[in-house]
Amino acid sequence: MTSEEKFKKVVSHAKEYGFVFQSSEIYDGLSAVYDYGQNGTELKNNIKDYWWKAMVQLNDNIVGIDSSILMHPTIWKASGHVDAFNDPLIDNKDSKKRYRADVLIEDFIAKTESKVKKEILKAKKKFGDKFDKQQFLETNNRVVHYQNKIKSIHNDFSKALENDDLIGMKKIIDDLEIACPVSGSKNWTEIKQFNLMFGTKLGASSESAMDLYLRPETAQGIFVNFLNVQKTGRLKIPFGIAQIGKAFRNEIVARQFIFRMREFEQMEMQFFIKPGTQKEWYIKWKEDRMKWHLSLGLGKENYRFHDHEKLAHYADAACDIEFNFPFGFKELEGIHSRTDFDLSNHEKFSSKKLKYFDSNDNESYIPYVLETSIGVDRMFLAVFSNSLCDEKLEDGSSRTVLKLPAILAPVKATILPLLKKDGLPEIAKGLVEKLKTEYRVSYDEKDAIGRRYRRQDALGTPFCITIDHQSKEDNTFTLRERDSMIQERLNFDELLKKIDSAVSIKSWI
RNA sequence: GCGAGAGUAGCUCAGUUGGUAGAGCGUCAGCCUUCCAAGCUGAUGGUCGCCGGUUCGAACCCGGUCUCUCGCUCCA
Repeated sequence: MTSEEKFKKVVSHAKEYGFVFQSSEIYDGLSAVYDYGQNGTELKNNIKDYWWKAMVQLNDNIVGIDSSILMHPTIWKASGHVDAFNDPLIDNKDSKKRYRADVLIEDFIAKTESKVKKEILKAKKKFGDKFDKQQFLETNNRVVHYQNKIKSIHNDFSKALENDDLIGMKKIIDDLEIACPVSGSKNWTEIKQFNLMFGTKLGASSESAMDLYLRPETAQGIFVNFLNVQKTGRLKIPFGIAQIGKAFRNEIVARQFIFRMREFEQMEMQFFIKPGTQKEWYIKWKEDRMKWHLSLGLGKENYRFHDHEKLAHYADAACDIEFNFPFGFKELEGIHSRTDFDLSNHEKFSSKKLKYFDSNDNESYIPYVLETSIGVDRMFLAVFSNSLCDEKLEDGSSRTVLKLPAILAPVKATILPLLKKDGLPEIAKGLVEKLKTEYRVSYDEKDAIGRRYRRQDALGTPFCITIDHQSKEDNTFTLRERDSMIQERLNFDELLKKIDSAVSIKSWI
């Protein structure tokens, strides 16, 4: 099966078995927005729970919060998103390539500057000791021309940037005759402004309404609550704040099913540390997070680290944990050493002190931050696509089985009366009543037993418990395991023990 | 956003030169069945993505639009 076919299979299986539907489907859908169905929601909740337990419950210095999606607009100025999430884009009509208009202009400036440098080097060689740089810069015709050009571009460019003047920016590109680096064509479209943040309004009256953004990341909700949590929780550095929540990005191209959605969910943890210790914590969290991934047993070979060379505006070190999705290795989780960028900017913009008093060293400082940030939907896709397989059986038949880690499976066990008579359904339903307070279980009496097993395989249910005539006599049941298809006859206590050890957190982390 | 391809039942797809829409699987009801789908009977299910045009007549031809896939681009 090619990877494209495999991916198609993932998407259609997700729909067919109630995991993921396209949003607003009966209205032709909404681009890059998806809904989770009855089974998808269970799986997603289990993923979140697994993360939450690993981060918050098992770490005594990490606490969780739930901040709101709407936040004060200045937060996004402080965080850098207002500047960095606004891109003026331009397309070349001939090569069909898209560029950031500001980058095109900056590249042109850089090129011109390097021309000046070249001239200086040339002149240095020529004149040797007698070379007077200042004089050269003022008198050499070519250099003066370049410098004037740079100056005037800078002028126009910064004016255009300041006023968000897209027409002015286009004029610069036209005047300079900037060509597409690929095709050499100067046949450009108009510049369009792309804002990756969703805008909305606070306030019912249109005149007094305040412009807001839906948060493009959950992290800022943690930063602005940093002191609240630290003080009320009497937390001492190092400590972490974790959060699971929705974030929104108006992606230019949002594709690949739930991999890149406009509305998505993040699981983030900001770990507050003493400045200077970021290196060791960075290494520690890289290891820790990879351990968490590996604990689910999706296969070590499906993960890899990707270190960032080009760092985001806030980071002094960053890497991704990439996963082998059906369409190749792609980012699943990011681990960033964010320095004190966010907190010190919030201090600046809010004029509130965000310092921590360290009584060990008797000094106060703005903590450094180590971030782990994983996309819930990406994790869902990783688990789901990795678990889905078509299996050839010994007798020549095949089955579709979703080999989800048992701890994440939507339904842990399904109870099946072998026949729909002789009192077997009654016993089965009694078992459902006994189990359902502990685990998510289901019941099915329709169709032949083999077919019911296959149905549960496709849903990822790790256990099937079958009630037969012997159950009536000695109160034992058959437990059939999803992956091995092995059956064993157990009494109720043994059954409980078996299921419990398969789905309890102790067995996994 | 640009380029290319696609959209017919829950899923996979067929549908001839334009003449009132089909199959398999699934689902549901029942029968039969003592442990790994594809036995039997019956039933449900589609204004052929949507809107408009051409035509006596459109799933089919034309235009527009929405959605999906791939490539470009972007990715805090």
